[in-house]
Amino acid sequence: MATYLIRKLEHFTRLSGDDKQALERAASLRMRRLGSREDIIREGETPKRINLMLDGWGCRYKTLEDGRRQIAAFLLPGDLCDVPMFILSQMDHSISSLSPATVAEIPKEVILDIIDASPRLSRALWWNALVEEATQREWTMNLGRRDALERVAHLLCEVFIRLRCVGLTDGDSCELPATQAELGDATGLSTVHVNRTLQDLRARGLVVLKGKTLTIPDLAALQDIALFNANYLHLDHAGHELDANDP
Amino acid sequence: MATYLIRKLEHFTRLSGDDKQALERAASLRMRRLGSREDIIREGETPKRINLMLDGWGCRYKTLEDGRRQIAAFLLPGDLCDVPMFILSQMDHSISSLSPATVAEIPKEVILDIIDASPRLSRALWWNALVEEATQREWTMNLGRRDALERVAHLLCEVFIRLRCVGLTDGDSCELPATQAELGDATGLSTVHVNRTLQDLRARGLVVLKGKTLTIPDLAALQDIALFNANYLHLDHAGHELDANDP
DNA sequence: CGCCATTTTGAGTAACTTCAAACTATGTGG
DNA sequence: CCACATAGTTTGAAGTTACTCAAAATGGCG
Repeated sequence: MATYLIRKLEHFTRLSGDDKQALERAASLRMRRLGSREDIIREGETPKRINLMLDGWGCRYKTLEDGRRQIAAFLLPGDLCDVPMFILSQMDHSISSLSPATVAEIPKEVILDIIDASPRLSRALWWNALVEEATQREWTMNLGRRDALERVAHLLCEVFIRLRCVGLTDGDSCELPATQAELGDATGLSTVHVNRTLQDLRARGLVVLKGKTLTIPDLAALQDIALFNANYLHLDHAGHELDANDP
Repeated sequence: MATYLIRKLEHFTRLSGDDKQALERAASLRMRRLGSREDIIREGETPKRINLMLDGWGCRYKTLEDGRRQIAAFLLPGDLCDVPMFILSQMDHSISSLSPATVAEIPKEVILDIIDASPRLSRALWWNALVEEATQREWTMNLGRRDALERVAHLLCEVFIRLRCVGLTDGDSCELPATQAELGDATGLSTVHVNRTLQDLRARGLVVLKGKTLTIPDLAALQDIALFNANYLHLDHAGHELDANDP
């Protein structure tokens, strides 16, 4: 159940059997199946539990009064949706699914227990939160200083690499359930321009899109034109001094 | 010394005398004076201490190989520069001053002690980190879906309100040491366009700029055209159940 | 097969950028 | 206290990028 989360956290530090079991247990208490494009929680609401994406894609988004929408993050399997929120009283953004999805609802106390019981897991979860923050900064860079081609390419690189980290790629392919309109909401571009940009990427042989499958024949080349530097994902096993030693 | 940080944290919860003293002590161990536009720490480096802005402005920024620069956050008095970094091994962005500034360098262990000693401070610091994250999301919205006029207006609203929270406004005025080029790097606009946008805001009577002083005669009106909603700053005293009761 | 969502195309337009030069503060040394 | 240097702001004109609107094509699915 919590496989993807565990795989992700293990990019920071090796977890013990106990650590993993604690996560598995937390993730299996209560599950919710969602259809495509269903809100998980809305701006202004008070979150009661922490949602973990088990399966499928989601996103954080905000809208302006006149309907303009910005997606601030993609939530992939293994991602926690609202860690922060047990300190803040109100959501300042909404979260919804982008595909059929399964979410584990983890009660606050369970998370707090885990944090108390294992310093290693506590730091791993903290690492996770910091990487999310760094990702948000990178999106700021993406929107502020990259042009359309670089921007879309960058997003595709990020998604592919994050999925690869949790074992959800198949060679040079992965799923991409988001529509072009949604890619536009994430990159600050219009649907039409996303379409033209993707055509450009395809014409250059950097990207293949077939149905909901994305193929990146030459990731290095795509990273090049995106000016993509993976350092912000902090996949360097920085918590190795905490590594569990058991088998 | 730590006055601004204390004022800011008190928007989350009331602190006890001990809490405040602990912060004061931490902030007075070691101070560094910086000139204008000096780097505090650079991408790729490993931070050893946590920097607290005591005085003056700073910013987080990233640059692309070809020199394009994006400012991801403004650091105002009372802001902590690199909390996260005692888990991550490398900085994924740089931090520099935008004006002459004073920074307190707080050793890691001092922060960890504070966190251990006071659950209230611990949660207050967490709140602070979450607000920064929310602010980063709002900047994503700003860059992705607001036009130049809204974007600049939004930035000015945010800066003014954050400064007001720490007591650094004087009526409807505050300092604004950033140049138009820097405002451009923060809003993803060219210097020239920032200039024209500011002229527009001035012509509408929404903004007065004199030297390094910003005056906002009618904040509500500026918020209106910026589509500014302060909810993301979470100034609602959400940690009131933790309030200290001493005088 | 037919419906609805999504992608694609074209044409015209608006927003913002670039470049280059002029102007205006601010601060420094004589 | 003035003269000069420099950083920052402002202006104009031309060029680009991305947007809007509207319609046509495609694709997935019951």
